Amino acid sequence: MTTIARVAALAGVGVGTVSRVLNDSGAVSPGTRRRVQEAIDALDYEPSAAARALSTGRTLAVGIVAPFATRPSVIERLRGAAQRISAAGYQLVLLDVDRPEHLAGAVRSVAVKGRFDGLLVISLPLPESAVARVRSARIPLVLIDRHEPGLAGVHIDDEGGGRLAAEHLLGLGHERIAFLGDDESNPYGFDSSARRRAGYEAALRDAGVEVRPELVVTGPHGRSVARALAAQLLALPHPPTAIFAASDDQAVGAIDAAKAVGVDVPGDLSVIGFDDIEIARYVGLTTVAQPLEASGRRAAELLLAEIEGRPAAAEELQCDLVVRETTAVRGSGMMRESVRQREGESAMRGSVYG
Amino acid sequence: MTTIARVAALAGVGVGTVSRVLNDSGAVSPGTRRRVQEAIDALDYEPSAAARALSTGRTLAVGIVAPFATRPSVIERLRGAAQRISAAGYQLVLLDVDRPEHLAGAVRSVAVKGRFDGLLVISLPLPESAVARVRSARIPLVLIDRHEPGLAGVHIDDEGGGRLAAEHLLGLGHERIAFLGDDESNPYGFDSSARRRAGYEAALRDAGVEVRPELVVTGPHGRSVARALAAQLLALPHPPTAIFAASDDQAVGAIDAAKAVGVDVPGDLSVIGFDDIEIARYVGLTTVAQPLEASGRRAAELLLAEIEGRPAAAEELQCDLVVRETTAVRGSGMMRESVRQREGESAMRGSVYG
DNA sequence: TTGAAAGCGATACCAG
DNA sequence: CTGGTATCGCTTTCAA
Repeated sequence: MTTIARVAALAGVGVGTVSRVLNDSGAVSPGTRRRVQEAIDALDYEPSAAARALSTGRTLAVGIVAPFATRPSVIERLRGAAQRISAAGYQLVLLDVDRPEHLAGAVRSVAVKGRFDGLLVISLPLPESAVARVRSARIPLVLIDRHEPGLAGVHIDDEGGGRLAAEHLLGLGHERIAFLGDDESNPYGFDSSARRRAGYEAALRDAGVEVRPELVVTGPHGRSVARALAAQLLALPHPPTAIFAASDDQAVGAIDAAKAVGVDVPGDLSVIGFDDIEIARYVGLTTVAQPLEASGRRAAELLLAEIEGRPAAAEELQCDLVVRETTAVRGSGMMRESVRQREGESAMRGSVYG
Repeated sequence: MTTIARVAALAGVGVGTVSRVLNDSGAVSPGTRRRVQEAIDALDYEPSAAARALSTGRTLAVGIVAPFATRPSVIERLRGAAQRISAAGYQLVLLDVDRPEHLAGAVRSVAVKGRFDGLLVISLPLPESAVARVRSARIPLVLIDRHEPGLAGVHIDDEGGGRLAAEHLLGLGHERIAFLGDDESNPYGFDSSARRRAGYEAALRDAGVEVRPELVVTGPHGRSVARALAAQLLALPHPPTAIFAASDDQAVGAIDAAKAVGVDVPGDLSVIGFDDIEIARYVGLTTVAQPLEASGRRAAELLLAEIEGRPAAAEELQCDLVVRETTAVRGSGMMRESVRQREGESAMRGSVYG
């Protein structure tokens, strides 16, 4: 192990001087600087990050906590954050979290010198105690996809987005509009699905369209569950002509289900998703797009600002309707007949799934 | 900041004792242990990772260097690695690297106490100097998707995989089989595309099928480039009846191109990819599957072993042909005419939702 | 079983 | 400008 002392010895100077050339602090005469630099190169010396962190109190690392396995959108956010964080010379430490409870531990580790200089939190709700702690201890922490009064972060108006989706469908003449989303029981405490649903219900009500309970189906997040849920909807005696899925993942599952029973999308069934993840662009899914990479980037900027002592606030990012090929005017399909014919079959499938 | 000294003071013991209960080392009388634990809880104490690292020489962190932005497969590998690494109580530090040159810096930081305990490297080639250093200094480092004699890692037989793909196509009766892959000029030094191509050429030759230069197209990696390349193939006076794309990303681009000109997949054109990324499963792409998440998991295990002093070796992981819906017997397409008529619909159902 | 003290490898202050 | 030294918070002997 080559240490600063060894470098100093080789260069024939004190450790302080080596430290000065390392950090470009203080003033060092050109000659000395050169000798030190040569010693550094000769020894292929690299300062110990741990020692540095202990001494300065800064780690040059930020943690990002997120439930990576849950949904693709998390990855896109991560990508944006990683880019900005690296560019600023910080390291990004991945903190994969299974349950919100684990989050508390992560928050504690920022509070402590020697772990991270700041924390990014994706989608997860902060326990109340952590919120208080962050606020009072002025811990650099930025929320992504979440709004907590008094804490810095970036989020979108999920309810407004849900409204956008429903209004698009209403505008196409649909009235039997189903909602397919998460149930309340997810272990992470995600609640964007519920807020999007609130927007959907509000839009329907505003348009004078009744919200039918049998057209609102929820379950654990995931494509296969969504497929089953959609199959159930399609097996209804009076199936919906449009489905608003609370995420693109679920929308894709709904499309799978439609395909399985020979229902044409968008001819006989319009499907709209939410998020605009990469696969949405690929399959031509109509969706409510929210900035994903950008949310990570912006959050990283806010965090960097906080670390440097400039307090940041909560920001709302814009989401937009992106119309692609899975929504259409109601009744534009040409396969009505064949669909009817297959109704028996589709009912069977529905019950198998359900 | 609450330190071990404060805890010790509150508990009325020496810091050594606190350290002992913290690490379950040495022997501490039950009563003392309880008092110390109470002090820890009361002060909400968390030991400083930096101080610990400096003192023990272990950071409990491993770095993972990868070109995250380049391709989706990297993310899947990362996921696998992250899981195992976290489970072992280590932290995963993301090192986004733009060019292989940057890699050298990362390697240096492992050599040094106080940065990482080990390093995972995805797909990138290690500079020769780094290889030597790793070997001689016995730095815990594991390669993913790369084979370097004498270094630990997991990789697949890309050439064998290419052969698998070509043989599948040959078996379906195709003879005009195109290859669509990366050109040699990528800044990362990736070369799996070239090896897959070698397998393709070998298979064709073994089958007595001529490798036609005009059917081999390459360009920078990416879906849109692939789309253009495929369009070029399809515009040939004598177009191919099958395309082997060196990655799923590129295969998807090829399918896009086919759809754009009304060529039915797999009726008129078979397309096979490589990797089996998530989107492949979704679009029903026939492909040569390689273990992605598993490669990350396995690599993490090897790294952990190396960190604990048990040297690991290079391992070859198996890849398999996964036949889905984008390859078919040559000439199985419906009559050109009807394909044209149903262009919009069949494109959606055939490739988008197929 | 426990306390005291010597590092670990940097930074930063204080003299000179 | 530069060298020496206290300091950061913890682990780990070494005695007691």
